Amino acid sequence: METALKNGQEIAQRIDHFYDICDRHQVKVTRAREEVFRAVASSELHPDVETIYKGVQKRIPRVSLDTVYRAVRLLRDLHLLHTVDSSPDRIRFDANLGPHHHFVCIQCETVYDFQSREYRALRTPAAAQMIGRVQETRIELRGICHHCSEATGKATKKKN
Amino acid sequence: METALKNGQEIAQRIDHFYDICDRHQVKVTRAREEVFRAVASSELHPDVETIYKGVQKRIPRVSLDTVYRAVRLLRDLHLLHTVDSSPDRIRFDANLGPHHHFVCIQCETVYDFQSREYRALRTPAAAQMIGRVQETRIELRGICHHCSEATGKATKKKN
DNA sequence: GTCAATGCAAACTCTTTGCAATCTG
DNA sequence: CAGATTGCAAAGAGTTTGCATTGAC
Repeated sequence: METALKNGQEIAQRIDHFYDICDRHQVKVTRAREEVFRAVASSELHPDVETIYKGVQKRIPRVSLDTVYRAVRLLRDLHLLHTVDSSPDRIRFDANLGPHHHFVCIQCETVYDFQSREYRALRTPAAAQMIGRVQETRIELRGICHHCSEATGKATKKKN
Repeated sequence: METALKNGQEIAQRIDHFYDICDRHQVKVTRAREEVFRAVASSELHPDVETIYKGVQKRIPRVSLDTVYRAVRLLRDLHLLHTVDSSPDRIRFDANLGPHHHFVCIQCETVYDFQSREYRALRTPAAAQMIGRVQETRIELRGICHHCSEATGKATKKKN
């Protein structure tokens, strides 16, 4: 939980999947797209476009911000990335496609993933079934992460 | 469930609370602020700023969009309104301060409120407690509302 | 009457788009 | 090589801010 990076094996799997889906949809695999995907897939912290851009820049100095925007939109349309709607000001991305939930720190705005069998087992309430057909259940917990409560007072404001 | 308007008694209660909080915080009650609050409090459909603006305009023709922006921000800071983070493009508001959950129609983008004892009774999973101290649990169901599935194909795209 | 709220316009941020040069398959 | 992708710059949407005028208490 201390590292912000996923382990290599999981990343490799995700990149394989990326190649696979691009092939299947006849979408060209370019350096920029691969690096954008890698940037999101190797972070646990749900980066926003600006953060992805900075990460990709280290490996492709000449990339432009537009390319990052175009890439994330494409990857989202290919269902290779999800968007996280917890901060209205900027869009954040998630390469974790399996079932999971989010803990959002309302102080540093970091979004943490976690899993819960209990949450996964939840059935749709009757009141909701009266409104429509449910396709997805999103659960988001909001609070203060241990990082922030330990570093009380200090200006902790991560952006990834 | 067919009407988009709350009943008068509930609205009156909410407006009373609005006066109360404004008094307590020494915030001036102006016509514009009251009408902005009333517009949100009397809608069940979580309006965005543009929609609130149009509603307020019917009662105060000379109101400006900025005033609406300023009012909703103030009302949010006073905890008289909540923001709904389900559409990254525009901010939507909610005057329902009690515990409830959201059903978001992914087609018409309407946000419906519903209640669930089962959801309310959920305990915080251990995996989440390891991340931080939870203050709020948000549950959002996504799917297609009956309105949209009945009117299949038709271009249904409400904005409130 | 005083001080804050409003309307207007302009600024700002995030995101998207048009077009010529470049690169992928 | 053909056609899609990229970088650049400029346009767009949503939201915020500065300032003189208006309005609430």
